Amino acid sequence: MSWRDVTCGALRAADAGRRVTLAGWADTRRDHGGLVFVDLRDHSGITQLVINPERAPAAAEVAHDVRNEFVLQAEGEVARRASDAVNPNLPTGEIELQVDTLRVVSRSEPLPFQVDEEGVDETLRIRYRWLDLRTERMQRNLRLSHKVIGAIRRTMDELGFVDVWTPSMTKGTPEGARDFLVPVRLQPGRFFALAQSPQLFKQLTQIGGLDRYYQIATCWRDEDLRADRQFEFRQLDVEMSFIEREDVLDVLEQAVVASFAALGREPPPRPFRRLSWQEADDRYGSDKPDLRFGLEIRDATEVTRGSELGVFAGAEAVRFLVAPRAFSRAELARLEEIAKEWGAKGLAYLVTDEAGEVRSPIAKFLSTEELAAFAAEPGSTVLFAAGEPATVSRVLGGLRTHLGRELELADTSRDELLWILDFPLFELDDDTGRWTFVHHPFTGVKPGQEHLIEANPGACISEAYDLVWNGTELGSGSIRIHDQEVQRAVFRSMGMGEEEARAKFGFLLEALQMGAPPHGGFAMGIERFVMLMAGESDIRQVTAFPKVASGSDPLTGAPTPYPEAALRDLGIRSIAPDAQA
RNA sequence: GGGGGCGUAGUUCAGCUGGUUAGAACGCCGGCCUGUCACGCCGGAGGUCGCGGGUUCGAGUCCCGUCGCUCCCGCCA
Repeated sequence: MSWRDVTCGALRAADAGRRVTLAGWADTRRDHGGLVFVDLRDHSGITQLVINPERAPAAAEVAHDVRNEFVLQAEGEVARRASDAVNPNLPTGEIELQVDTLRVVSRSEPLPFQVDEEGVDETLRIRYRWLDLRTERMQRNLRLSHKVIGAIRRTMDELGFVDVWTPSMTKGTPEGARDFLVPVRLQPGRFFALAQSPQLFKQLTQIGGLDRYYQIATCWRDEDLRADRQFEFRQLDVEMSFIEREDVLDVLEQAVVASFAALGREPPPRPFRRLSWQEADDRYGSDKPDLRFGLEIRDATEVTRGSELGVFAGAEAVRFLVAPRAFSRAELARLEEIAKEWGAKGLAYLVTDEAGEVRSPIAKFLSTEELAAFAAEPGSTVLFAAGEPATVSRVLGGLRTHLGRELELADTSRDELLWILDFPLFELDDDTGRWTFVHHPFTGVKPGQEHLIEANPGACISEAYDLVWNGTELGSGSIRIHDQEVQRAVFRSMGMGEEEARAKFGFLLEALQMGAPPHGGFAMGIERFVMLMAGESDIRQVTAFPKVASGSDPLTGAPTPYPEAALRDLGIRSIAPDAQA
């Protein structure tokens, strides 16, 4: 037997006269004592069932007992509604089903929340996710996710990429994110780590001659969760051989554009905009600027060199933003707080009100040349940061992002896809004082700079690139090192000895010695991309069964303690949390 | 690890400077109702005010602790 002939949202006026069977959930029941209306719902929409005791007395009996979220099967005739009974708010509003037989397929207890209810606590929604999945929002988001992934897979296939599976259980890496450990019975006391990324395996596929690799790869990282971060996530993982950076960027642009097209959205124009890391840092104070608004950082280091204002005169860098608004004292105090969060000691400002009147504690120290350079127009505020360039940049970048949001400067009708190119290869680690990689230690250096890797790490420009969408990082990639001598130099430059390098990455170094083609690739976070595509600001809204911020799953109750005996088999002893400190 | 916010019927919330028996809406239960579509009308049940301690004649309200959730920083090669 067949449970249904059509879905609940599919019927239209043209179907009038058809005999059909529908099945779905009871969305609402309107019981008039005699006549009963039931809105029958599935993912496609709603059809109104009319149960008339004169037409179908047995069905009417059943209908009186129906409650919210019962699963029903109804058989009857599709009928046009009388003109005064048409519901214009419903796609199926011109018809209804005159029910002949009605069957309760499955009953439901009263629910912890109503399926159509808004504002329900998210943990509760996740606890009862099977109910939440029935909502229009979750149906839309998960189906959208499926479409995006489908478009990506089709694109990769058309471009000749091969989907290769790489292991989830692999070797732990003390660098980078914390690993999830997997004990193994056959090797007591030893652990696999869940892959943080297929990085090294995908490079090995290239050395193995699979010159166009891709995978929608699940990755695991034991770090604190955020609105846009879960323990496990998927990435579009790409690696290619005998290619240039341009080839990788082209592939990713095609995958992104295809995703837009699959959703019927206007795709962003290609090629995407590009900025060097240095330029992004100078102009926007960020390596993921939102280009839907201007508010660029400007430099005043030269103009203020001889300033009477000590903090300006002595500063390595003096830069400023001109916000299109004359801020109040209270607003400025709030902005100063934000600036301090980003590392500023204070916030100098110059308010020019609508009348052109200047309000500023520093104005009296500034020369006319200085004041002219800041070009403050009526109804604006100049915000200054002075000090060490990296800090100045970070502070103004933070303020720019904040003001963009606060003053709603972004043109939300546009999508700004942006490549950030030419990242530095190394940066100084504040804790250890050592050079550490900006991207990852397998990232190539600009051709011709190999000799700088050890001689002057800070000067090395890498072959890494990031993709940014409206101020959010979608993913990053690089041309990799394919020369084992260069790879060794990078390890040394990070303070990793020969022996340590061999212990951790010996297999990679070996592979690089046996004919490694030039190669490079990219990884783009799928959930983050889908989240933005869906217009959600929380990754859980596009994840079927997410974990909550504390790192647990309210639905299953995981993680749970495990029986001592089973742990013993694995060579593990657990320590009570309060004994750990 | 650090900082901010929240926690009161099943759900979403209100509850003032501490003061009778802690309320509303939706949901739930019972009754009535043949054109509703957020159906309507009548009636009802439902509370460890997260938990523990303290201050007070008296605590949902104030204080301390704790748990849970959440956002941010750190972290996320």
